[in-house]
Amino acid sequence: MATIYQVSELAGVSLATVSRVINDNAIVSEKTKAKVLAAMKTLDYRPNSVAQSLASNRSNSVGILVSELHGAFYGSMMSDIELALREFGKHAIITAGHSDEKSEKEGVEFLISRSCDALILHLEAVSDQYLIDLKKRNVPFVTVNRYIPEIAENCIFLDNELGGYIATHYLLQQGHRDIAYIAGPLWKTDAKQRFNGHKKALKEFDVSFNQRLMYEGNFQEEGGQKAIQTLLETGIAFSAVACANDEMAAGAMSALREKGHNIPDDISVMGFDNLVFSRFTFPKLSTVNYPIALMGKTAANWVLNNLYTDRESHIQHIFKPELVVRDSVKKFNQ
Amino acid sequence: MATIYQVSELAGVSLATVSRVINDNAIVSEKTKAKVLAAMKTLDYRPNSVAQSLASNRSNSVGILVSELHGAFYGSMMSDIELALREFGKHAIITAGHSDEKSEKEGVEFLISRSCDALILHLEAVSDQYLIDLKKRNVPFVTVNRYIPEIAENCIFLDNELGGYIATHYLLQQGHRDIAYIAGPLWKTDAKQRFNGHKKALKEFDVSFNQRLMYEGNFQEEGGQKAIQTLLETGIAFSAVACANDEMAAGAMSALREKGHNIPDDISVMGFDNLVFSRFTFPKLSTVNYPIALMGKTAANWVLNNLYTDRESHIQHIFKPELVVRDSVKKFNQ
DNA sequence: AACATTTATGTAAGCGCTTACAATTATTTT
DNA sequence: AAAATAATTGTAAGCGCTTACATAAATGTT
Repeated sequence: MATIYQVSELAGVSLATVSRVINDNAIVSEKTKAKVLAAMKTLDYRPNSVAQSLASNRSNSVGILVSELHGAFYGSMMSDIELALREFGKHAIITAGHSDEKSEKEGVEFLISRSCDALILHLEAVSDQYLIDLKKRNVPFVTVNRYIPEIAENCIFLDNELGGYIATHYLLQQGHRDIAYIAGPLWKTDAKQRFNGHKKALKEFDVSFNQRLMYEGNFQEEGGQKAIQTLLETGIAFSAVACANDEMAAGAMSALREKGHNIPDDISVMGFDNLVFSRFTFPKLSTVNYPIALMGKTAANWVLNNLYTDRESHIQHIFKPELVVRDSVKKFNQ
Repeated sequence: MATIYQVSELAGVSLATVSRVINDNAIVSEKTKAKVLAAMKTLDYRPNSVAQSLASNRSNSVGILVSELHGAFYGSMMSDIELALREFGKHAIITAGHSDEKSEKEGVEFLISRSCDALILHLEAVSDQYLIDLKKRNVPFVTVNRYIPEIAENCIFLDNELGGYIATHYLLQQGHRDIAYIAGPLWKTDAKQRFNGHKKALKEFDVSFNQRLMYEGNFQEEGGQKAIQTLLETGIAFSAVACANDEMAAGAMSALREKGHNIPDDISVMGFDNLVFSRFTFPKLSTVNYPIALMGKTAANWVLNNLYTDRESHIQHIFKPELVVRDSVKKFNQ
């Protein structure tokens, strides 16, 4: 690889001048600029961005940490963030936290040590305090899907409890009273909040919550499957099942059909997240919309505005879930 | 952030010694090692990996380029690569190429300029020549899902034509003769090859290929939907439809049901890729397995072995697709 | 024409680290 | 115990770039 030095030599100018034309941040006469550009071209010169980062203490890249690299939810989030960054000529450095405290911390440290200009973090296992401390370390960052009052400015999140409430409320409204619930891992804040929303809705309709109609899943298809198996074994009848996310809803639908239940005629199913595939399940999944793509974009814009431009931006921090009615829930005639 | 200099000062040793304990690559007495470690701890020192990369010309990170950051296929691939790398303490830097020549080149250049030690590339729009030239540039890389004879050593790929053949062959075997085909964008090599496999199978069974029963989709759910719409409009009857990937199969199934067709009794559907969700569609999708996770892992191991360890490794370059029989194809009684 | 401005370019000191090579100290050998 | 050898540690030169500061060239002013 050619270096800036070779370019300067070929062009017959100094290092500094070459640097100036690379960054286009100082006046260089048209004539020398042309010479430099030509030299860069003949040498097929590409600035070494590691050296640029070290010297300038900026990397023009932002670090992204998600729990998993697979999964429609994270995919959506990453994709929209990357798109927004790319539009500004910035790059994404992505890593996975695997919902594990050690991994998550490692990931964050890795991104910091890479001189990312800012971080967009989807953290689950790490403590609030860690993030509060992170702020003190002067690393610009924004968290997605997490609200920490002490650093509210850095949080972009969904009202998960409201979402859980909306889902079950809809079921209740349709006349369902015996409602099973497939939760996410309850140590995860969002899973917990969605579950709380569920219970809140039940309470509002004076339906008592039955612990045995609740299963703690893993947010994956296969968890939904297992949940149904367990739930059916209890022998307790239910006319609807609310799932803490769409993946588990897909697994649940599959398992229900396997057991000979018709959806939604025998049993209704409600999802959460409104992932792309939920429009293509059978029956089409009624769910709660999580505007993750929009939130990812918002996160990216926050970063872009705070870091690379001067204009102060007021961004939306809290997002509202919305009911998405499709075909997986039946109007129940009592 | 503390620097290595401050650590050396606090520990009362030289920079070099601190560097040695960081990298653990030279003999340092237990005593001084302890002093240094203590100093690092009290200063909460983290090596600046940008500086490390610049000085050592290695970054302990490998660059990954996929077409999109969303999508189950890429998710699977990224996820397994990341896992394999992490086990070795290496990191992934991921970027998207968006199936666009300019973007893909930019992405590759970005990764190179980041001093990635090696690249794992899923490239679609770029020419073979570009990759051949890339090899000359001495950047260790491996391409996934692409075979270029001139650089066969660097290719890890699936026999896509065989896959296309297997899918349609299975349909034919089940007695289907009127088979529609939903292709991927035919400028993409894999889409083209799968399509060729389809035609090959037809030929083998002396079934003439009907251009009007073919639709060129976009590899997405929505493309499958549109395909069915178009295909049905032709008025030409078909008892089965082979799709070039699972996403389009999901869209196709959804659209077929919408039009009142029963799957598989009226019309059978065949997918390709065997993505996770294909086990949870209704009916469960019969498809062709693409061992993308395994291939991702293989790619990661190739990189790891070639770069960071000494042992020569013989890795598998070509992978075979396999038939996955589930419930979306009917045995057709002629 | 002498001086003040403005514009364009060069000089050189880092950024935080790695790594030959040199220097020092400890351990063996005879 | 001196010499030889091995084990530690230090010195200093980069890695490829940015950027304050200094200098030189071009233009304008009176």
